[in-house]
Amino acid sequence: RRAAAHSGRTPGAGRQNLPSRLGLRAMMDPLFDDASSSDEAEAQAARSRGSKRPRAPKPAAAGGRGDGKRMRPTDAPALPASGAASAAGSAASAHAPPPAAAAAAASAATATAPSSSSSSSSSSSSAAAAALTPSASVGEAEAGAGQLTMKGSGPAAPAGREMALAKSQTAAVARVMQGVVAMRRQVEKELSATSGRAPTLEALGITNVTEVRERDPSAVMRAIEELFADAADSILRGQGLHFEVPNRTAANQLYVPELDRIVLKSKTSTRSFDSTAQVRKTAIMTRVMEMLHQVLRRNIHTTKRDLFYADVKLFRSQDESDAVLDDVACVIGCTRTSLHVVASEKGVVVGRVQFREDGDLIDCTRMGVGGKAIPPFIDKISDFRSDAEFILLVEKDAAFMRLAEDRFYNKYPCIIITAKGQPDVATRLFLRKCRDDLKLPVLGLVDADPYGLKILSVYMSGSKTMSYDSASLTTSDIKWLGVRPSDLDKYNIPEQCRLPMKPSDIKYGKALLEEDFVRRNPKWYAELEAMLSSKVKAEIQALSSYGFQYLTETYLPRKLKERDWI
DNA sequence: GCGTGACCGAGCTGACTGAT
DNA sequence: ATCAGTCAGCTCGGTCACGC
Repeated sequence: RRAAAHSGRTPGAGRQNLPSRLGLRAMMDPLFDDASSSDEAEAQAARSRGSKRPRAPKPAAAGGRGDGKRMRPTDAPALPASGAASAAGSAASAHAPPPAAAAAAASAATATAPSSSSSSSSSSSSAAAAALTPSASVGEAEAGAGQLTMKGSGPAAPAGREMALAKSQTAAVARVMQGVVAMRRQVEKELSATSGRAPTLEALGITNVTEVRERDPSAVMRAIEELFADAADSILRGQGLHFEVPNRTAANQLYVPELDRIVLKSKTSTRSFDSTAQVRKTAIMTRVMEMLHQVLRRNIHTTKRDLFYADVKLFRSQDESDAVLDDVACVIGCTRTSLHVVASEKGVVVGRVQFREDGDLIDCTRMGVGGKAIPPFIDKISDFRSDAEFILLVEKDAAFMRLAEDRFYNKYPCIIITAKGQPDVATRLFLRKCRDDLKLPVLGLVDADPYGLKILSVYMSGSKTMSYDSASLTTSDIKWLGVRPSDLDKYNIPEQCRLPMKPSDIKYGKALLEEDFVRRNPKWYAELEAMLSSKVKAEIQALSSYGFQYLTETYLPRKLKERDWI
């Protein structure tokens, strides 16, 4: 392991050496145990002491692999897939069959040397053959391989045959992943190229906008104190209590095509205590700021719900305190997280990623079928590590559970994220951080209805309500993998699974057609137009008409193999 | 008359609880 | 076991009263 570490490999080169990374490493260090954890902790401590990490070829630096987030044999704990590989014969986990690790390895090997894939595919396996036959679905090949793996894990299977079958399966998976790997490299290249040089509003000559940034608690407290001092001055001058609040209505939003996100313009309005229409809102704003000051002074965090319950009589409904909270963030010029107020956990992540949450190491391959709840304190998350090739963004929990239970990420190295519907702030921040740190492409799996597209737009371009923080909440260039209206015919979705669009759906879809983020992508526009003309929608679950595992065993592999994303 | 803000309703997702 | 209601996280649009 040390020899590999000192070989002077660039961080990116770790991928080319995946077989050894996921195979040999696994045999030597099958589980992510305390030993490897303490190894890592030691290395971390060394880094924090300022000493050069002994095993790393070079310290994490700008460019290349960013912070060295790619798992390498020398510094990354083995993923369960590889762990299962090492445990062949004993555990022989059905969830993480041995070939999974090699599959990932093969995907990299194939990408590195495409010619090698053709040679490896020559092995005579029904699974491989199925994968090679255009008429056979990838899922069939995978299913076949899966069965063979199960057989192979038994004592009767000859070792040679088992190896051949495993090899053929890895080749099949590698072929599926070929396009994704290419895209991942492209994304990595682009993100590295634009790192630190991304176009800014200033560079574009757009100055009349309201943008917020992370601020430390003392700065936020000072800002609140200044606001109160100004308010007191105003009262003493006889001008009454009032606040200048940025106008967050639709009329004050601006879509910036160069950045592909919505920003808040600089228009403000006066919220005055001597107006009958605004007196409550002004009182609520004052009270909320007082509470925020308390929270910040004690250096604790609170939830939106907690804040509401602190003065139910005044707020009446949580909507009122929630809205004011965003106003206060706007006025102060900080993110909502900087106010130390968070929403309850909503999003979930599972798959091939590890990170530290407030010092604790989280391994998302070991979170069962439910996944790891995305914590609201995104600022406490650090040290992303992954060997995934892409991030799969899923609209619904049902589809997420299917993917998690089938351990989709073991066969096709990926990170699966869902916000269970409309995304909350934490999930959006997590996705952005994950994408930026790991430099991975993001593929969206949403319903074939206008709301699915709208949810994608919130991830990509931001929402109007939170446009003041779109700089940190949006993730550009998400690809729409499915379910798309054109898929309904392509995959022969049965009639009973196609739902007629309601008048409200059609109205919503027509409004979406006018949205900038749809108009700038002709393929998305065409799909939405087709949906509106057919007046038919479908949910991800429609794919279950062919079986509950159709999604993971056929649909997604085929989509990936055919590079069918737009 | 126009713009703005408050309020309501509708949509997406899910979890949980109590009644049937 | 199922269903309805409530709650929680989001989104947006329409209507109406009010102020300029």
